[in-house]
Amino acid sequence: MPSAAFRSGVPDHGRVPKYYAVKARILAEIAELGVGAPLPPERDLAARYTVARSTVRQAISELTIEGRLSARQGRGTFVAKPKVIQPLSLHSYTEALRDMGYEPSRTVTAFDVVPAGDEVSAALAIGPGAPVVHLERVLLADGEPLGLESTYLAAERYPTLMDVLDPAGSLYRCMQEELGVVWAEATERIETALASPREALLLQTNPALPMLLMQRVSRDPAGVPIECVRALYRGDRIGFETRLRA
Amino acid sequence: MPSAAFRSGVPDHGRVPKYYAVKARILAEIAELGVGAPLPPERDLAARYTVARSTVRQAISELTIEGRLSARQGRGTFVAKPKVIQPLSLHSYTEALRDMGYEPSRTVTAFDVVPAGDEVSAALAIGPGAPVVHLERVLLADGEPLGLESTYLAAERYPTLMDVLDPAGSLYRCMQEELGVVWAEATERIETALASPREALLLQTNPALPMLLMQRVSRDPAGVPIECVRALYRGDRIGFETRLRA
DNA sequence: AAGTGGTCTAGACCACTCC
DNA sequence: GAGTGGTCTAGACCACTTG
Repeated sequence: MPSAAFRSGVPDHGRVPKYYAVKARILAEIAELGVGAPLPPERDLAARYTVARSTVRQAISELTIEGRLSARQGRGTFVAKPKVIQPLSLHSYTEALRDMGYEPSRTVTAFDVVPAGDEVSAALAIGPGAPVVHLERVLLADGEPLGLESTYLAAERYPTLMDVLDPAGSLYRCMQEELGVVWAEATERIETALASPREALLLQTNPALPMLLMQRVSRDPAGVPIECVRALYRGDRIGFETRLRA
Repeated sequence: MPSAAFRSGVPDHGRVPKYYAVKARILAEIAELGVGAPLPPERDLAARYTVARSTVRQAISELTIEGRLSARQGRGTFVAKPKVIQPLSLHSYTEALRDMGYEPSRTVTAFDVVPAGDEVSAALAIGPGAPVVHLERVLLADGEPLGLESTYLAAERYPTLMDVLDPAGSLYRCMQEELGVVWAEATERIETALASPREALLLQTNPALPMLLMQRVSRDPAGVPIECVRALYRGDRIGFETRLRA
């Protein structure tokens, strides 16, 4: 990127931190390794580049956030597969992943009825503390965790839900076919976030790794909230795509 | 979050790193301080909690990524303003920010004609190396940088663009009113990313802070690409919202 | 048991801001 | 010059995986 005709008065005094040079050298090593190949251990890289191990770790940390590397405690650090790109649309998780050649699956980590907290009760337009069905699932692609999805539904609005829902199956299909609920629209919000230690554990990742936090409220044709969802996706493994019309 | 009926075989053995406890204590301090108030210096916090300074730094780093704190070298660390939420729609930056009570502005950091790189030429459906107009601007809210937007347009498709465009004004209005270009649809992709040192400098932030990278290709009614945009937004300061219809 | 990444320490120097 | 956050070092111990 040379280029300059207009320039704001930005100094840009070539100072780059040392870990940035290390990052460039590791990036060059990655280019010569195939996907899944192990990177040399951090201690070796530190010795080879004659820097401290924590300097190597900072470089590796950034490459991990960028989705180029993937570290596993006790095993090593490996060249990562390219990021998955998921379309933003009403209920697309399994089809979208299958289209990209991944095998999608889900693991249920919670399925119960709990009192609604403030945010959930506001989103679902029910009283605070009213009972809500809570379904939490880990979303996987080829067995690797990509996201953690927590869905909340008003229990009194769907009194038979706990009986008819198979928590491992499709929530949408069950709601539509068993309960006749029609999805009309959703408001979805995306931002960066960090995982809690529990969430990081479920996602088999590290709490320092940035996540994409998606919060969604879905409504039926009358505008009544059907569900609110809090989903945390691994920022190093997935991105989202949407099509906008004028 | 107690709750458990279904449980995957996740250990969840209460181990939390020490920096996580420090983070909770700093969060409690933040709650008692107002927006814009200074946090005690890192060295003081380390002494008060009897931990190493780098442990405090890791906690502060996560709170910064989460948008709760904002550090400025040489000055201190401050309680941050809440995140801005920007609607995902075709051309909304100024109106959306004004609706939220912010004063939007832009700074031009580059405006020139350059040969298209591989990605840009593919996105614009032109030959590699063909000339493209490149407009790079910093987007600000109340004088604070929120994003860095790089727009590329095929120079041969809009031969008078460099003459009629005021780089500080609205690109959309100029294209529509001066050149009669009609926006029909756009494909937008969002993922996490890191800034380069130059980008971090322009955004007055730190290269380790996760960003939201948005890449957009806009098309006219005939499907011809009008522009491709690479925009980097500060993950600690902005999120995006979209409305989906069935 | 050996080797890996994850956390933590104690201390140093640098770059920047303010007085 | 004093005080701040940003980078870097050298070393330690822990948790986890594999042989």
